[in-house]
Amino acid sequence: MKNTPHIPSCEECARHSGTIFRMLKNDELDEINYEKRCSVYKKGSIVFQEGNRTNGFFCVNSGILKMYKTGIDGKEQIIRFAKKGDIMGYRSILSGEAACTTAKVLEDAVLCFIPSKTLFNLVKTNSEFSMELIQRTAHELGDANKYIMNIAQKTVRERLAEILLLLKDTFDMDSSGVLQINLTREELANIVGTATESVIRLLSEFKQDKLIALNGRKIALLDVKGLERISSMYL
Amino acid sequence: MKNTPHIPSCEECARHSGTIFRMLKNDELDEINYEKRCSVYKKGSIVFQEGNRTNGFFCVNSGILKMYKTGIDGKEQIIRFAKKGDIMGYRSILSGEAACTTAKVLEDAVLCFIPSKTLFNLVKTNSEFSMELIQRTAHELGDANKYIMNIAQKTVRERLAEILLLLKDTFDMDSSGVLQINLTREELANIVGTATESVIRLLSEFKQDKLIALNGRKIALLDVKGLERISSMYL
DNA sequence: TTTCAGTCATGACTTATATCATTTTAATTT
DNA sequence: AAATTAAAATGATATAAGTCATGACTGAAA
Repeated sequence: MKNTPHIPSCEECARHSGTIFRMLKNDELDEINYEKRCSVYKKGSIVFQEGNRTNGFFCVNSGILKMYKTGIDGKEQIIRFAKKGDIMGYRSILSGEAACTTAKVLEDAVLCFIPSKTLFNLVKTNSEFSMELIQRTAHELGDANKYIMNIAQKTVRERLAEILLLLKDTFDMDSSGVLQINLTREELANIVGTATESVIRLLSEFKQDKLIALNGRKIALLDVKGLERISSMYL
Repeated sequence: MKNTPHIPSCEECARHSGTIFRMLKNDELDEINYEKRCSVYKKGSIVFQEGNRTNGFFCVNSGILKMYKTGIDGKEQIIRFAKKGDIMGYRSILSGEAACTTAKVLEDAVLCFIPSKTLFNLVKTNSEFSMELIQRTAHELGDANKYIMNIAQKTVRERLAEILLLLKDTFDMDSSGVLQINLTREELANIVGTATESVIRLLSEFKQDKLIALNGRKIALLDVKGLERISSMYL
């Protein structure tokens, strides 16, 4: 399943302004390049599992992944996505806990695995890197707090509208407004925190109201302002 | 409103194994002691407000506070509590964002305010302190992820049972099982993410089933195992 | 291209929980 | 201690959203 392709160098990532590696010096980048292991993961494969301990974290070189928790009856609650440039699995090693989510590949991915001891060394020796990592964790915590309030207080309708906008912001749209991620209705429901049929019905309503267009799994956002109003977002 | 009492030294806090200050050297503790400002906050007062920027964080010397987000119609969603030894408000300065919650005093509190530049200096110069801060943030993120799944998937009944157990773990019980925190039914509802009446009804049911005893605002947990079963917790 | 498994769509019905209204009780203020 | 305010309790009703069932459609595999 996993075979080794072109091994991307961390300079390539470091050049992307959104990654945590831009704070690193050349010898630090060299160390990571030496220590890391890159693998291809096929769509559908599990990278790490909730409840397991890992001894490193993953950097997404390409592809898209979902991170979810599994409830009592096996139903998923998607917590977050990871795409090119993002890191995954760092929370559990930093807190010394088991993974609190499962990471599953939505689109074929190339991931670099970096051992935790490398991460701890970097935290110890490069305070700018530490600061970047803290910022990233703190930002994610802010997102999670907002998510808690949304699920507790907003209607499913409001939440679906907001999730569609979030997907636009995270993955972009093409020129005709089509979201650049391919999700089943069930997966959408697992983000919103509702039943699949409820999502299907609301998508149908949004389509009738000319807010979106549907074409198979493709969703085009036609009226972003309208979706913002429905979602009760303050911007 | 705020007047200055006995100013607690940070050594006193550092001696408590649960605080982030145990990683600090004596000169660092001296710097904090020099920079900090301690104040008494009366029950009901607001320490910081969602959406505002603060230029420091708070250390709880005594008292209990709730941190909550406010929804569209002004309804609160309580995200977390802070008690003696905890820190608050650090997430927003670390992420460079505005505060994502409001902090309100539940029981008269003494708080020390520490300027953010002091925090940033410590992160820069003491990697053990950095690591402790990352761990704390990462742990809180794990809690938040779990909370998201609970609200999305568990019934109100299950969630209330779990919240009661969480309050026991956070604030302890006295010898007769009475939770050592005093919350209105509305506040319980704002943790669970439901209507006040629903909480009242379920508390009444739990009382009838001999799981808890009620005496005014006091709640005694009589059958912890029973509550665990109802909450569908895996331990 | 055909087959088949998985997903989407829809209708009917059920249920968990919210809202509304009112009375009672507890906590706080004077 | 009395008065006032806030909170708790309860009943009735409404509603958002979940579940179940079934047929249609899509995408992947052969």
